[in-house]
Amino acid sequence: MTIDLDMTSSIPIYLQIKNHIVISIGKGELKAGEYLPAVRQLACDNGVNMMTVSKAYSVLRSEGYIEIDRRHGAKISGTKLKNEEFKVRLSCELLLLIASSKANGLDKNAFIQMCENIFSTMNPQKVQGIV
Amino acid sequence: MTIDLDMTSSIPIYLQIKNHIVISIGKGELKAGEYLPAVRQLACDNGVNMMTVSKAYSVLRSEGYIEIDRRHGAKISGTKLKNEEFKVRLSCELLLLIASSKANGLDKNAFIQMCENIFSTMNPQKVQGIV
DNA sequence: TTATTTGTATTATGTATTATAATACAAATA
DNA sequence: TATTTGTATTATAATACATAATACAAATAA
Repeated sequence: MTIDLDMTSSIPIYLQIKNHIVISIGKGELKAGEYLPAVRQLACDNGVNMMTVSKAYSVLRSEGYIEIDRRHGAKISGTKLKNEEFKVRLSCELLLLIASSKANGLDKNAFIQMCENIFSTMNPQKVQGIV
Repeated sequence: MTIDLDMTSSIPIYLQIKNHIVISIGKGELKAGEYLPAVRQLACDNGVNMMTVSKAYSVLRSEGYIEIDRRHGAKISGTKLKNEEFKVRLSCELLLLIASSKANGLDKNAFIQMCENIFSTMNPQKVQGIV
């Protein structure tokens, strides 16, 4: 698995790795029960230190996206929590995004349209034709 | 102006200040043409260093939220750019939020509902009764 | 013309975060 | 027993953040 890491970004590398994995889960490219590459492998593939990858896995585990399977490695979680803590954090982040959108002249319809466009790229029914 | 700064947050203080101001603009609490407090004043009011506040103002200016008026200080921008750069960044942030929402079991309708709820708290028609 | 107010620059210090490096540990399978 | 996996530990280095102090420069007010 290679991740398009931006070494000049203000986002730390371990968070870029975490975000990439979360986006892959959201898109369905990584499914419940699937294993992630070993931290040594992902580190080697992407030219970063294994401790950096390990830190990404640690955050993913603490937030419930992955489970650590001793000997086999990190596995995508099946259980979806809908936990209240996540919704609180989501709410805060959405508040800031929506406020900055309004300040930048985007109205509600434009914002909602952007969201719907993104959801549609994550539609699990990607096969052409019959669902 | 006092800002509820969280000194233990992983979000740097200067970004918390910036975010607070962006949210106030989005909510209509700060309007185009209005002046922000002087950096010395805001620093003093909030128990932080003026260079920290200055850094927040610098980011706000570079992103187009405020203009620096020599002698009078920082003023909320009137011109809304709808700039393409902002939409690109918004898109990236929404992608991550939507992906993590899906991974956490929130469906599109729940997500859109959260957005609409937040927009409704920013409805400029806040006066009771007739709009 | 001087005083004042404003944001910004500069230099410096200290702390925290991030990333790396190397080595080793412990669990669990092959 | 060997191997694979994530994690722990110690250490180093670079960067980011926040503060502190002083001063500058622009632009108004007096």
